[in-house]
Amino acid sequence: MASVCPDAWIAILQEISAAFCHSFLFSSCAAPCGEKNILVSLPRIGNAADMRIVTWNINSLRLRMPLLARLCQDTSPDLVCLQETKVPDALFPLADVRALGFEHVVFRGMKGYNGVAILSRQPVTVLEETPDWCEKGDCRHIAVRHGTGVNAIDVHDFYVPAGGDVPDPVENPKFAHKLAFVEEARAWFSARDMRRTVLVGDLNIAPLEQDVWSHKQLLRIVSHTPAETERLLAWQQTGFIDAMREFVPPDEKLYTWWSYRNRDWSASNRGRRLDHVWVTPDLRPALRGMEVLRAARDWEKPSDHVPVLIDIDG
DNA sequence: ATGGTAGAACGTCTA
Repeated sequence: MASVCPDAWIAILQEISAAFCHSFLFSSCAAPCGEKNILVSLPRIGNAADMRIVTWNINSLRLRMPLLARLCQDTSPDLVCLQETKVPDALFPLADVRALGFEHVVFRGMKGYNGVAILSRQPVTVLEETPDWCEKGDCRHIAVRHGTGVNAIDVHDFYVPAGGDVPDPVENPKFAHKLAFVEEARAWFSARDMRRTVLVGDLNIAPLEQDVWSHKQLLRIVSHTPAETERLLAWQQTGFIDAMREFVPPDEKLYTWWSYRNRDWSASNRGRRLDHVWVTPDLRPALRGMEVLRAARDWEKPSDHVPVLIDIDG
């Protein structure tokens, strides 16, 4: 068993035992750090956004089908990118998904773990040239082209490996896999000439200091180590901008995930921004709005991730 | 050295 430094364990314990230290919590992070709740119905943000994309690590599509229905009713997305569907292709609930208004559905799943899917109202074509990342046969990436001609938008949906608990690639093969995956993705995207491209998903890395509840205490926690954040930013810099941070400045807290192992996720608010929306710079002027659907963390039987929504003008 | 919760699937892995 590998050893983890005491600071790291303290951070983990604080993340999960909020009930015992309320006074500290409220002094360190009294309000929900500026994050807004989305309550019921969400109008299109700004003017005439032509494309609304929602990305969500749903943590079992079949279990949370009712929550997906609610999400789609509340936000009317054009495109939904899911991760951790945890359903083999043969068991994919295609009819249920189509009943939500998504006639065009692509998915890549396997038994038990992983799995990605893209749901669309309009026709999409699968971008078939995507690699078998780390040659593992995992179902962690699917990409489509939405629309045609000059208005087409390519959308990549990623589920990056979580990486286990020990932030050492020698002792922990899962961490080594995570680093290799991100490096491979960086290399692949750096060789592409990208236009009108959106990349979303659970990237399982919180790259900025304000993407975690305590930068200092999470520096040695998997998801926020320099080895990960440096590689993630190198991947991003192959041709993307961080679209969520176009709307929320980098010095403000922004989270999309709160551990299940926490008595009161909202009061302690020990979150991390593990889910991301990146766009190529040609789409920057088309960005109309972004929301982290924080209220979804309190839905019945919630995922530990909440959906992130982005509005892009034609 | 450790524990907490959740999901797929029914023992144990993964997050």
